[in-house]
Amino acid sequence: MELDQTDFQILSMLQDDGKCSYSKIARNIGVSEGTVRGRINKMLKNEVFEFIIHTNPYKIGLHVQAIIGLETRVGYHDAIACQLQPHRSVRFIGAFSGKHDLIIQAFFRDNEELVSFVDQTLSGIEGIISVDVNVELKQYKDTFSYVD
Amino acid sequence: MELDQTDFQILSMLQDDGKCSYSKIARNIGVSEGTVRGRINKMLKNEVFEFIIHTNPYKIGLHVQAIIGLETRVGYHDAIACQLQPHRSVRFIGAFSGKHDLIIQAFFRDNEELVSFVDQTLSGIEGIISVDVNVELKQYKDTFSYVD
DNA sequence: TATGAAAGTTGCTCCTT
DNA sequence: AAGGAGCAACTTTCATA
Repeated sequence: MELDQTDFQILSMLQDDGKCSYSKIARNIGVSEGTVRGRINKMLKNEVFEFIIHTNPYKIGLHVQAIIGLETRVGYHDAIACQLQPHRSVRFIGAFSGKHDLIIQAFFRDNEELVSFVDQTLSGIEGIISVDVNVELKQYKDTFSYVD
Repeated sequence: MELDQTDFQILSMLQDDGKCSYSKIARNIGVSEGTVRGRINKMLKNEVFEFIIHTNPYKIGLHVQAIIGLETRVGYHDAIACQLQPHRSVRFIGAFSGKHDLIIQAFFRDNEELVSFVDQTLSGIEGIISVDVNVELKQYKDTFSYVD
């Protein structure tokens, strides 16, 4: 799908305020409300973006955040990723080129839950050679606005 | 701020559909529309969550995604993080305990932009001892729904 | 692009605890 | 007080032409 200037202007306003109304966007960028609605629906259909909420993990009791790098046996990527996928704690899973074959990001209630994840869940999965656990101490930036 | 069952039910519905109306939520969980509105506004004020959009980076031309681990000289965390913060490409910056002192996640238009980021931007920052670049090959999971 | 009906939002008051 | 329900004015949405 080709996005033009108008589409990017719409995305830009929505990423500042996901609740911004069609009419407010329309007024700001000088097109009709129907145009904004049409563009948004087209982009939603093409999965250019989606309306979501971002919950602050700390405020709902998830105090421990970790990024875990995994070294895996050749050909075990997919199987491991699929086993990790359903876990509530796991927010992100990606296959990478570099030192780690798989990198995951996960949230836990406390350190105990993290330890149990590493010692029980991860150690029970076949094909994992090494586990590199990094626990977040401080967050400097966490943005979802990457449209210019 | 203390969240009760009603708050979690509201969050749960919103994380499935960020555009869900107050009245639809109200009907579904059996309280009045005003109650839903009040709870949402209170949570927004307390920064429990925010309404945003999640743009698919690929669809807007950001084809290269990387997670970069940095080893830094003692005491240089903050200064480095602050220098990286304003960069458009950088989505996430965190200080960690573990093999890497800082971990960042960034999006680029192409490999050239990534290389230029590492060779120009990162190498120009004082206090960075080593750079561990991991380029994403495949994404298995990327969710924002971590309310039960 | 424009119109109008249907739906949603908002601020208010009133009630219950 | 605090939180939930109910009401009326206003705004937004969305199908139709």
